[in-house]
Amino acid sequence: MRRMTARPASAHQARLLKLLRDGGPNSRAQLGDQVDLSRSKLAVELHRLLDTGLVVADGLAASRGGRRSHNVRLNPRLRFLGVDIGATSVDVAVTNAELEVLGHLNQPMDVREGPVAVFEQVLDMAGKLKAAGLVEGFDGAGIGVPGPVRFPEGVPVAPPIMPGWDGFPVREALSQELGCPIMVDNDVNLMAMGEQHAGVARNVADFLCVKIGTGIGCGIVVGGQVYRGTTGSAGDIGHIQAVPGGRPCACGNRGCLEAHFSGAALARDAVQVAQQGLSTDLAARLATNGTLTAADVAAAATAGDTTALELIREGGTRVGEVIAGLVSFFNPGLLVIGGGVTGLGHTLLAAIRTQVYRQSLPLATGNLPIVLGELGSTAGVTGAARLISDHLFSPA
Amino acid sequence: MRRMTARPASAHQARLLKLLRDGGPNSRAQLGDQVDLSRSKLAVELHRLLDTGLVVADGLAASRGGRRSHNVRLNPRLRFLGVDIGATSVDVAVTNAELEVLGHLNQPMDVREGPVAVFEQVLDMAGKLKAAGLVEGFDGAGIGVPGPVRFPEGVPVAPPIMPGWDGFPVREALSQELGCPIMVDNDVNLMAMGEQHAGVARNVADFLCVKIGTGIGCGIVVGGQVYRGTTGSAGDIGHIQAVPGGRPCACGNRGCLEAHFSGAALARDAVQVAQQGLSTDLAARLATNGTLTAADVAAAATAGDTTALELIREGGTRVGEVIAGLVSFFNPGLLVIGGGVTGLGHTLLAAIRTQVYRQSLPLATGNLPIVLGELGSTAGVTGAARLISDHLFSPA
DNA sequence: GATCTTTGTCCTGTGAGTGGAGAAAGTATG
DNA sequence: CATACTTTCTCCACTCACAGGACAAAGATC
Repeated sequence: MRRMTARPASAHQARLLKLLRDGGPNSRAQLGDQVDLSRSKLAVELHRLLDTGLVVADGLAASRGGRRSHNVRLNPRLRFLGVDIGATSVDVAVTNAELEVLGHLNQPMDVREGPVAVFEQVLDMAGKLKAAGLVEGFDGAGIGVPGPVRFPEGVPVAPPIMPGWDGFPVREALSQELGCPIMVDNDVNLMAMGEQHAGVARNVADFLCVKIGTGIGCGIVVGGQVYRGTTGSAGDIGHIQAVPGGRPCACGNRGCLEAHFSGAALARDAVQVAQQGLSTDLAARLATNGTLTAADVAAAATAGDTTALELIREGGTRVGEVIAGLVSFFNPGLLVIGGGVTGLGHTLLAAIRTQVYRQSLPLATGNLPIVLGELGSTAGVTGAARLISDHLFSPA
Repeated sequence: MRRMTARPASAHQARLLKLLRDGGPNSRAQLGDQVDLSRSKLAVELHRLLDTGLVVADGLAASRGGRRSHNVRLNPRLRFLGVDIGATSVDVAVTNAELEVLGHLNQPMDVREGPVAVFEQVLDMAGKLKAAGLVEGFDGAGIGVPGPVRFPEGVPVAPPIMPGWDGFPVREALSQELGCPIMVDNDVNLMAMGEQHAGVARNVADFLCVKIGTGIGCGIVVGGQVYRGTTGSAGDIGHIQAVPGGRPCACGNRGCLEAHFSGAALARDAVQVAQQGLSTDLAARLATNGTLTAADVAAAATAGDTTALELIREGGTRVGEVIAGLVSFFNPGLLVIGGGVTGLGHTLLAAIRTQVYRQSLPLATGNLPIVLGELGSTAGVTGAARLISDHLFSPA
């Protein structure tokens, strides 16, 4: 199948495409209400969009007391590929133009194997989705990587946890390979975009999205747009000092947030308390598996193990202290907690909430919801699809 | 004199006004180079601006090898009032439309006396500037207050250090009183705008401007625009925890940055070391004046007093620790240090630099200049004038 | 069947904006 | 000093985006 390569020719067309993406099928009249154009102009622009094939007719809507309207929608054959590369696993998903996930695969993997090995696996997973008949070809792809990215060139820069990726031209290489346009961003930013599009952060202008996985990062959204900073490292909060003179960190400093709480740190702590005999539950799990992960701690906590609960509470307090500072500084309208450790759930959330509400200014916290992400592992891939659709649905 | 009340009628006109404000007198040809309009359209818009009186002809420019061009400039009779209300003093200045300070007054004052008393003094100072013949009337005024402001309504909200101001309709009251349009903002934001317009932050898209005076605040500029947060309290970093379990703070918590370093905290520390006999220099100053201020510490440090230097270094380290976290989070392109304590100068700056470069990520600090503000006490009033000019030079 | 509503199309008028011709006002050159 | 070349600025004709009204189509209500 030949893929659509059309791009909107005007800001009006871009606006309409985004309305159809975010609002689904729509009648001309409904679009007219949202877009402040005369019906004639709207008709012209829609005709042009229909000509490009990006938009198709979608039958008649129910009558609202008069003539029935002709619905339009984004071409249902459009397909985006969303790829979320984490430190220890990859998520690959296919979405339609409305960014609904049609198929989703997840596989363990180690980023440190380097870009070539990882992308081989990504292409393999994309192939499986094709074989499942969900898609014949991709009209665009969004890629998230766990480290800073020079945007919009799509090149990782000095990523601490993925040394072999520094300077690798992800965008260029992969758009060759996949034969479609590509955009690359930090995985945390994509999670924020995912929650913004389809999750808890819909219609919030300014918010923070803290992702706690193997590491810790924070997506920053200002005025509905992801803020990436001067060199693309904005939101890199894992190495903020959480405990003065605290634990040594891989970065060379002491007391970094990531050294005190993250998926990796939590697993280390769990092994330690298990070996010290402080938790029979964790000790049993350690004996069975030979190792422990954050998920084990979550399971132990759910089973009521007080030591596991205490580990989570302790870590949440550390994270909460740092976030409290960021809340005072940034004054967000919403704070989203997500990432691999959301399994730790409400124990973690409660610890963070306590700390933020205690330490931040009342004016900043007075009306600040602090919530868990709603999309789980689909946040990243949805955000990736949104990234590329934002790009493709902008004037060329 | 009747004041100009005209506003630009189109985005093009607004653009031209801002170019003339930031670039001074300009020929049509030069404007054309910056504005991407045909010469004919440019001529039309300029004619309209000349008709409003906002712009006037300004003689002929030197020849560049052909016909000499007719310069235009903003009406030299336009006057803005810039007011910067601090915790312990007020700055009032008059500027022309190009935001050059034509006259500047500073007087000690205590904000806690409340808005009525303070504005009486402000109006009195404005009257003196009028009497000096610098101005007949004001075309607009910008007001900075030392606390969070609900923007753009211009109403202080829950300001910790100025209790009597909560909810006082500054914008409404003062625009009545002065008979011209008014905009109100946080003093820290205005300092950032001042340094952006005429100081070290020219042409920097994303930067932070830390103001250390009686309290501590931080102006945040994203994409050239001041970011104010969801409730207007963004940048309020004075109560971020700097020392876990540290000194008690007026806000009820312990270890707040402001409790450990600010003009007020530094003065307290200075009195203490003087009484303990740790510094003969400070002890002498205390005996003479009966009290000590941050300025005394600065003087003692300049005179080589090691205890004073140590106080500054110690405080700068505390501030630097907090700022290091913000730099990791925000990844600015520039960090400006300003406010009353800039008298502490390079000792303070060195301490902050050391801490930030040590603790923040190399990617965020690699190309990050950390500098003192360039404008001193004119930053606030210049920013205030810029605030109102941004407002007046936007389409009505 | 008559009337009212809603939707969509066609058409014309208006105003924004471009680009070229040419006048005005300079400089450089033989 | 005349000529050629440059730069600036204005005027004018033409194009294009867009609004808004007239009108047709299609349905609801009574």
